[in-house]
Amino acid sequence: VPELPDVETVARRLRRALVGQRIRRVNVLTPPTIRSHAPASFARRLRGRTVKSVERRGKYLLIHLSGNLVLVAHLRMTGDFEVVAREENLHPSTRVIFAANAREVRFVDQRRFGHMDLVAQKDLSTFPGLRSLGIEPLSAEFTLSRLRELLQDRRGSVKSVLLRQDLIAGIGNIYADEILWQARLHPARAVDTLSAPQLRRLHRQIRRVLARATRLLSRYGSAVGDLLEVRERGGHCPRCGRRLAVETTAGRTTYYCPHCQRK
DNA sequence: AATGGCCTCCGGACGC
DNA sequence: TGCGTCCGGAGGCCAT
Repeated sequence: VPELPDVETVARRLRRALVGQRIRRVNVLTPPTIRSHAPASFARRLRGRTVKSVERRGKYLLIHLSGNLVLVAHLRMTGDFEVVAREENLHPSTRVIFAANAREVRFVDQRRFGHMDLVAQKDLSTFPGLRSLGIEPLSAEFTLSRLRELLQDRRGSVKSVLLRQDLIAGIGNIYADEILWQARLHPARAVDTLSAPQLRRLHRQIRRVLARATRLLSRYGSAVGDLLEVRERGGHCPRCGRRLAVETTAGRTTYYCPHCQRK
């Protein structure tokens, strides 16, 4: 499930492959993937444009094009952009193809939750989804005091806060569990009751877990081991060896260690 | 106002 | 083998 580290990895892949390239042809195989346009007008508006830059904002990918146009994409559950040679066989879940020279960028998405829109540069700041995104957790602005301000007077569990894209952008269910395990915080812990050391641990682990996963994924691809301690170790706590608890918190399946993460 | 719960999209995994 | 159920990112809706 693509979260900040995965989306950042895709952004880097697209940046390498696309910046400076001209889009020669666009082929929409699954029309509902494009929400803003009919397939033909989407293809027509993209054709001939040059990719100026690629950035990530939360879990969104922003592909800036010549003519002050931006392709805004969200991978949701199973989306991915692959960069392949033109003659490479088509993956059965390919939804959109962007052809540039000898290579193609293909949007592949088994469950079809992913989507993309073509947005004018001037409308980016009001675009639904982007408009309300919170702070980038790996930016220099995300300091301990900023986190403290963010959580000030806020009710709800620490997990529900981590999942809120309008507070901190880019954390999903899997990394939320990992951050809380690393920070030794119970997922259902009320966020306004965190002590100063707990808040410091939370801040530190948000940055550490996301940065480390981004580095490993970008360097070694999705086959990396040792990326997540809680979700990939057979249901036992890597710290104390006890059986992990599986509960629903903030409407999401949550793994945690009842011994190391006490309320 | 802010929070939480539930529904929707889709298809793979899993249980009976 | 086949069928029902669950899950999830985010927006929308409704209840509290």
